[in-house]
Amino acid sequence: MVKNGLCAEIIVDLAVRKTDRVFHYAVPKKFENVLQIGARVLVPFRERCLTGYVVGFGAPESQVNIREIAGVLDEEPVFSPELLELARWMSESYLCSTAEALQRIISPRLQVKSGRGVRRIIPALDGEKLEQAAASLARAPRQAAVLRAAMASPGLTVKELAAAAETTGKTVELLVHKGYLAAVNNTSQAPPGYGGPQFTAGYGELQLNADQATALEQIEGALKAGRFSVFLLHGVTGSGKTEVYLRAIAAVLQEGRQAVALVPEIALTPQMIELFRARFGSLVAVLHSGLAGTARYQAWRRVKSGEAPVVLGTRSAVFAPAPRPGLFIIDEEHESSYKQDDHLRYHAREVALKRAQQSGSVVILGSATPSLESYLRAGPGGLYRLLKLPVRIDNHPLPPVQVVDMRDELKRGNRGIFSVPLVEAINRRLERHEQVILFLNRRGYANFVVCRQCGLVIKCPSCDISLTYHLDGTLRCHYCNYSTNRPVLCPRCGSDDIRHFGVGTQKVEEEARRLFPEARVLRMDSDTTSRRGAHERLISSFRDGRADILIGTQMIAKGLDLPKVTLVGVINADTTLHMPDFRAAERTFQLLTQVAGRAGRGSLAGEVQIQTYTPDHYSIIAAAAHDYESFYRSEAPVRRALDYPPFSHLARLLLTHTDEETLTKGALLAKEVLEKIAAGVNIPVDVLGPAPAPMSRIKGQYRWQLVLKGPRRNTLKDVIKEALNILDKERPAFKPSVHVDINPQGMV
DNA sequence: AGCACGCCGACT
DNA sequence: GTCGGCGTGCTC
Repeated sequence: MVKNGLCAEIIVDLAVRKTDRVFHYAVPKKFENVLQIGARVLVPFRERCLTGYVVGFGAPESQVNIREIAGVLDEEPVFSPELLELARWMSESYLCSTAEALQRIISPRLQVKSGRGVRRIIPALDGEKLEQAAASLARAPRQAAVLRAAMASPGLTVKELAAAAETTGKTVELLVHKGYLAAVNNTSQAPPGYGGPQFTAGYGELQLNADQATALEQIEGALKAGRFSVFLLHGVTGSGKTEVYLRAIAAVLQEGRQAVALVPEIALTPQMIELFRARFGSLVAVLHSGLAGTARYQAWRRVKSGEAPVVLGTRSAVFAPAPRPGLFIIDEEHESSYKQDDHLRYHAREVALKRAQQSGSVVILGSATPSLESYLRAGPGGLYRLLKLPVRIDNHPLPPVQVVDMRDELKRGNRGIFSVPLVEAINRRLERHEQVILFLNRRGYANFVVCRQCGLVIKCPSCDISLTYHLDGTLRCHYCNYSTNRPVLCPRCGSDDIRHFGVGTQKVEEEARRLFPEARVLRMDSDTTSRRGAHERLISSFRDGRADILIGTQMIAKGLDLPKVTLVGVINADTTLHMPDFRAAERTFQLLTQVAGRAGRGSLAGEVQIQTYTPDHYSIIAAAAHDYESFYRSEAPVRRALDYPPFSHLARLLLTHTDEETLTKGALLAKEVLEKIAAGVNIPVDVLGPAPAPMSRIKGQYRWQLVLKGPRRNTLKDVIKEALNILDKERPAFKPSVHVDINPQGMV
């Protein structure tokens, strides 16, 4: 493997950008025939021993003190050149270290400790270092004994070594963790696959309608051509997008390539998995973060070996090690759960597009309510091709939607949660023994104030973001930190009925029990579903007709197929609409459309009621009319006027520190540096803030944020990169830690 | 990220 | 006199 004494080029496994470069290590004779690009190794680094990733072989440019690789962790590569390139792209795009990106990419492999193969323990340090290590363990006789045993007879398993040193496996693992010992995985024979039916072309296929057939024809054409191309499959709820996916997968298998299909967490139900397995049998591998170590590793191996060319999974499955991918499917592409919102903030849709570009694959983005980003790109002059499925299968009608003006209710003296029309509609369902879903959106922690007479919510004059109410009595914009006192009278209608608002599910449940004493009411929220399996139990009990009314949040909005539900009531559409986020209107439209799709899925006709204080808002009007186009036509100009995505890019810098003053000082310093650099580039970059983050203190850490806005993503990234470098090197006064989120999905 | 090297206060 | 505070600098 290694040619004439070249060094191995190693990236060390640290989550810092300072050390994100290649380090050179000599390859000891004993590893020469084993070491491959894409394997993980153990390397001495300063005074410690770290995991490293082999990314190539070569010689260092200048004279440096070369040390030796201490151990080899993998005898076969765990990442391909393609995935290494992806990691490098991620480190650039999301401002993280290459090692962090690689961790994400191969994480299924790291989860597993033992695998099927034999895990053998060897000393990780060379002679002299080992002596020193042994000496340093003078006060830890058990560890010293293990070390001596490992030196005397390298290559024992954990159990054998523990026995030899008269201790437990725990001590051995501790030394492995410390880096004194290394674990080497020998032979790992492929685990047995799923024993389901084999794939037979055409098995279980459903009849396509004309729109589906047209869409599929185009996709198949692209798959044959084998070039990078992207389709936006815009189909109303229940229009049969899944059947198009399944046919496209069958087509890519014909080409001898693999398919990776991503669904949002909530949609990866046993039914969905069964659907794939019924069609593709043992060719399917299911990958998701909930999978336990060994099962996850087995699925990963089956994908890597090509044994399972169909991958079905959630966000992280986008890194599936398919040897020659040809198709990536992102179902419900607008879903914000595709964006990882902690640590490495990648977006699975973007990663999928990148991988498809690398490998010449076809991408299908499917949604009933496409993100503005994707829809814009599918428009004139865009990169994506738009495919439409405008009707439900079997021509099932979409349910009629009634918008209830809560201001009128108030004028009639009804100050309660339920409007008169909603109460009447519920009573009709109860009489007919049909089921009702009451949907309540209680997401977001920021408080806003609303005038109950005219529905006015006060917004930031420059950002058009709902102002959030702070305990000191001010209203604040958390993009640019504009602040104003909370008005006593409504600036539009002069009413004094301005209050902050928000109802919880418990309150709705109470009220429902009071108004409908005969009805059996179920409540589903994070309180009632925290126990494992509770979610499924609640749903199945509702589906079996053991309750009349189901009250819930987000989780009942998506994917559920409940044929006996003929009424869906949205308690308050405004909570989403007034989220302090530029995507609030888009979220509202998506959510209402999803919720409306829950009614009338069976043979019974359905109905939807939406309660709101702002019935004239285009999001609500468009959702009520099931009209995506009109929503897009209203929302796009608003975004364009204020330079929000998809017509620009945003970046969010979250600064945290335990001391409030140090934090605010740091935030101002960061702004100063950012602005100075921004002034020196040709492409405009706006620096907004600093402002307290929507959750301004978590676990004793104060949180402030800066928002950057500009037309070019790369420019934003470069400005941030440069600013962080300067803050790091030249401004020792800068103390807060910084999290960068490029194109964040929410600001909360 | 760690971990050592390096220059100034309260302790056996 | 020394143990130890954590500021900055480097890691093949």
